[in-house]
Amino acid sequence: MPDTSQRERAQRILDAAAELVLRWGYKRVTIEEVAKHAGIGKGTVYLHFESRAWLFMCVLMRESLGLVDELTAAIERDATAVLPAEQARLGYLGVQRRPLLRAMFVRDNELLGELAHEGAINPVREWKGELAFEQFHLLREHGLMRTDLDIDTQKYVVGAVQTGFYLHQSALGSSDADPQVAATAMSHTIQSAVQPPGSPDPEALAAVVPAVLASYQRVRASLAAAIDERPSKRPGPPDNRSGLPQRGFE
Amino acid sequence: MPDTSQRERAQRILDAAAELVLRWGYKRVTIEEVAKHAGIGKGTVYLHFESRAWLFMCVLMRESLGLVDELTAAIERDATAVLPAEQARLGYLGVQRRPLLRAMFVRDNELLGELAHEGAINPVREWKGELAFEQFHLLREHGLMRTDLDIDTQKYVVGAVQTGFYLHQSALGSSDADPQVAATAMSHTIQSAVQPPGSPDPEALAAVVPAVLASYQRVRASLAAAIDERPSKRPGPPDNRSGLPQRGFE
DNA sequence: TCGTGACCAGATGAGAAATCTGGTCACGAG
DNA sequence: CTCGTGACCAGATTTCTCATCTGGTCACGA
Repeated sequence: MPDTSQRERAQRILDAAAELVLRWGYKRVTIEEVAKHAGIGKGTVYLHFESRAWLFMCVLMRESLGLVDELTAAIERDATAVLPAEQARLGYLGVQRRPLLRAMFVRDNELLGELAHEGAINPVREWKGELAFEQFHLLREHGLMRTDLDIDTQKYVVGAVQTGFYLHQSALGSSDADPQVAATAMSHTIQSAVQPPGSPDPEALAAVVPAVLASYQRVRASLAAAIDERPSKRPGPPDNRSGLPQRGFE
Repeated sequence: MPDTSQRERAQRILDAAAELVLRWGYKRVTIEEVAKHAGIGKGTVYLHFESRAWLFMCVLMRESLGLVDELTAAIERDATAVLPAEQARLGYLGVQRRPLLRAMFVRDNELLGELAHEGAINPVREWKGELAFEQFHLLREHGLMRTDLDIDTQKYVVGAVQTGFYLHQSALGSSDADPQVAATAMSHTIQSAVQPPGSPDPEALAAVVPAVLASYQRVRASLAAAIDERPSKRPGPPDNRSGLPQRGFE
């Protein structure tokens, strides 16, 4: 378990990596440069992160973590935020506000290079998948999502719709680029596709909130743990503890 | 105005180009090879198509033309096919059945290379946009589409949802890859997002069908005209007749 | 114990030379 | 005269070579 000063150092490394990747793009950022910006030696980076690719994965995961916090805060503030349409809306806005996450969702090759592709973000995908399954199950049981479609199809629909709004670039009206409008349109689409008509029952909302928050906390914890887990030092092939993504890939 | 034997020759060229592009991918197919497969000389290809890029655009446009015919046939068979949800469903299935169109919608770099990118398919986009505008306007006037969203937002929603279902790859259940299921899910999504609840009024349907068919015929005609238009022979800089896409690009 | 930077192999990039190919056009057939 | 052709050319692309760079390691020193 890393002590505080080590965590701080890890954060500084992540800060440096995040800043540099935004400025120069994944391909051009060298570990040495990251180390220099963090004010440490190159080898030290590898005391915290198993590989270059994994380091930048962690940058992305840390950003995601901020988004998770935003979503949970919204739910705590207003229980209706647990509904898929609203989750999607908030998620969309949160992503648009975070250039690195935006690049990830848009598969921006310029900025993220190979990181944007297959394998890289699969872990996040998986987590999101499990999360959706749990939460949808819960929402359906409490009448907060429809049951005219089976749950897998609902996951597929919600996933595809989000993919669409993230990737679809086209003028909305003439001068679009207003995330609010796009987010609202997406929210409307998801709402009408999988949520029941009428206002949600406040009691049902209150009933699901704790479980939803708990599932988010679990993901949050997994992300945080993955980020500040230090590489298994010397001994041979590092064991793949937990369901965490392999450090390198390809 | 090309005579019959010339049209046949143009078709043979397009056949050859389509076959080769499917087998080798856009990047590797040379004009000379296309000519050889069509049993003609290289220069003759340029008697029909202004450039390499334009030739392959025409291949794509011819495929689209088949799809348009499929959609109009469906409408003639059953008027409910004019509804956006059903149009999208049929369109999706038609695209999946046509590898080249599929590659275009999926932006398959392997198969279509630079053709898959910007500019290339913009013409088709534009046409689709205008089409959508006309048809949505009509459908709204007859109560076959909702009016709780403005028409531009509806265009955006329908476009984004389609983009999403075309691009979202992810296991639906475990072994998906069943286009029917995906198409149905997409249709459901569009239906609930922009169509009114309940069964459509048969009279309203009958009323819009002719205009919709007419708009499709207009697009069909534009496509067909663009495909067998011959390049303006010698004289200087070729004028950009009609709103057709520039032959080359970038 | 923990941090470091010199070190290595393999990846990557720059540059020159050779090859390929889109597009043209003078010519010859009909 | 019209129409089809393939030799031809310039520029794009590929290949090959060599030099540099960089991810990752590890022996050493604090």
